[in-house]
Amino acid sequence: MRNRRVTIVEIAREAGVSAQTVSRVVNGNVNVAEETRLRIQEIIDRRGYHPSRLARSLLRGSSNTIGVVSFGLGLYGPSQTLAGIVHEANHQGYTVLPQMLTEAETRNPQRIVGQFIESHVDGIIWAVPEIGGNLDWAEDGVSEFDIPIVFITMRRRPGLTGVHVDNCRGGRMAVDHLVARGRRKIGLINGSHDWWEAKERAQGWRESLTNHALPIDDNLIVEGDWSAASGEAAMTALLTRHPDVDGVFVGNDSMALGAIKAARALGRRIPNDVAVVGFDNMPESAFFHPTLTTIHQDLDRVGSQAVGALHAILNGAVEPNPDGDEIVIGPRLVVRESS
Amino acid sequence: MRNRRVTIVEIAREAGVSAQTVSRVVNGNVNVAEETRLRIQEIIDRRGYHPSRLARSLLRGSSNTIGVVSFGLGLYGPSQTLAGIVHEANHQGYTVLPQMLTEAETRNPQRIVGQFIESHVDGIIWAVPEIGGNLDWAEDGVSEFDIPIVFITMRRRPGLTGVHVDNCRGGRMAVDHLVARGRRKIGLINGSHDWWEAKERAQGWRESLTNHALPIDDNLIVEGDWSAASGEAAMTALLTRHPDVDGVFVGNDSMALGAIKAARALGRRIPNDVAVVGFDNMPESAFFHPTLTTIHQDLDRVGSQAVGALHAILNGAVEPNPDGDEIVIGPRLVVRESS
DNA sequence: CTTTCCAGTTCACTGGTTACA
DNA sequence: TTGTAACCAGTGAACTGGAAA
Repeated sequence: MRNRRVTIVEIAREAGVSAQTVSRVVNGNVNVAEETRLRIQEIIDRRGYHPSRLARSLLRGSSNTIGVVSFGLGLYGPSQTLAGIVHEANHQGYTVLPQMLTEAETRNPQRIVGQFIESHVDGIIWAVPEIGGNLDWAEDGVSEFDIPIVFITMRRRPGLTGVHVDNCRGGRMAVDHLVARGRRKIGLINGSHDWWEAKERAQGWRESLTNHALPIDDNLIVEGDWSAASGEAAMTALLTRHPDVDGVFVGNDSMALGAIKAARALGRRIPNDVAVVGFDNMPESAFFHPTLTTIHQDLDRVGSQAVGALHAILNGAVEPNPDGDEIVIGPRLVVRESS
Repeated sequence: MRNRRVTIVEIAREAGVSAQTVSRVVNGNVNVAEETRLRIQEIIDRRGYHPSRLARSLLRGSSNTIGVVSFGLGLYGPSQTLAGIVHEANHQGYTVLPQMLTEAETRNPQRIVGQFIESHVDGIIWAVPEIGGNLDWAEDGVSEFDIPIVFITMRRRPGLTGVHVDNCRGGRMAVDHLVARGRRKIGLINGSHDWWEAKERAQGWRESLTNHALPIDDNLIVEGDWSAASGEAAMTALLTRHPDVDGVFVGNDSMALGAIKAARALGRRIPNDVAVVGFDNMPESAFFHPTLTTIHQDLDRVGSQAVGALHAILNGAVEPNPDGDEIVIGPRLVVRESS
């Protein structure tokens, strides 16, 4: 059924020149007579010749390919980050090779990196958020892989390059805002506590309360799993245990949606009785009822910065920082009706 | 900085055998003495040898790689579909090579297919929804590419393989349900009319009204662009022009969210005054206020079926149907408060 | 007369696998 | 059971013969 692919030798034969000359035409090398170039180019176009990346990469030792490891593409954050990576990588002339993890725990990164090495990727973007100990292997074991890796959403580690949003600052901004709105008893509905992002947002909650000389009560923290359903359950639990809570910072917009539903079910008006601030600024959040105040994180930019950082490393443009290179994207408060 | 990769020859040299013997061990060929196999395997593990996919693919003529063209990854649908594809492809042992289009119009598919051919992909999944004439090139020009392509969300075309949700039936189900709820003047807030999916859903709206002997008034159709903002604007326009509308089928959940907001702003109670049915069943829709009745589409399955179809073609397991092969995924009505 | 440039060729090599010995 | 040689689709380096500087 399928024809064999057109090769450089066939083109060369038809043009009556050597393969090397065709190669020069393809690569825009100058040492080809104009007349010859035109003749060969015509044949290339007519025959639909496409040089083989495989052969070229094999010889050159670099493939212009980036491996990307993802997890949780059902969630808004990870899928947007992947989109940002693919977009920027294509833009920079890289081909992306995505791998999906079905569980966060990474028993043997060796296997995954090994697959990428088989595919001759030039570098890797590890877009699996730090959860529990799932990045402990990176602690000291990355140099063994002998291939540059950029991590997305990992706490700073010596010698490693990471890109992430400043979750702690985002948390502070959210709670600062609630305090500015006159709230004094501010709860936290957080994503799974295993997630580093969740911990950082909780830290922001703490710091803001401290800065405003408000008491910190860990009983005001309820844990969800980032889903709207868990947000609903968490808000129910929180308001049942602490009926006088007047403000809540929720770890993402989906949970905030569920939380608002629960608050309403318990007869609370938002924002009058309870003010709510989310995190993500997903496009829908501007249309929730009430519209959701939230912390915007630019995930497209996280993705493109990760590609940029990898690109810089691959081109040898940067001296790796022994402390670990860190690109931090600033969050932004978007005020709407829910506060 | 980076070492050269470990090659089969190095392993062979260290083991004192020929490269061929190492190759046999790697590929599980039987004709190797057990003792030799163990010795070589030990060296492979210790040195961290990974056979080169490039070299192997070059020789074998197939790469176990699938090219995927995507568009609109910012939307819920396309990003979930891509996730489904990557997941299933990895599962089946394929590597995915994603390409993102920044505009729906495909001026020269030749360029995109050409890039994939350079990368030696075995097949292509064209996951760009049919919009305007952006798939007209497929009409007769696919065989020229001499590579199997599976299309996601394209109307049936002779000789081509496609996977899509039955949008027309979904539309019928939505409107049937509204009628069953006693609604008689049912509007349609649709996605961009250019989109084939939108046309099909509109067709479902028409068929259902016809089946129930209700009048069809094209003035009850308002077009949006799938965003919540456009849904809000559309509902405002619809209720202003036709204050007696008592049910609305909305082309996706995001627009439905905006539409509900607009209806509320105009003093309508939902579902009492206006019942609303969406399309997608995104996870958040179960937590909208009110919770949203919607048509569920299993996009994971669309992705995995596309991979499966391509896999079947690549293995020569299927005779292509001259009428075009069509895999249709059935939608499902999910009833909630908004109706 | 030597040197440089030009247009193009030849050869070896990338990392494996298949066929055959 | 193992080795040898050819091959996949390209590219870098060295080289050729003649013209121009």
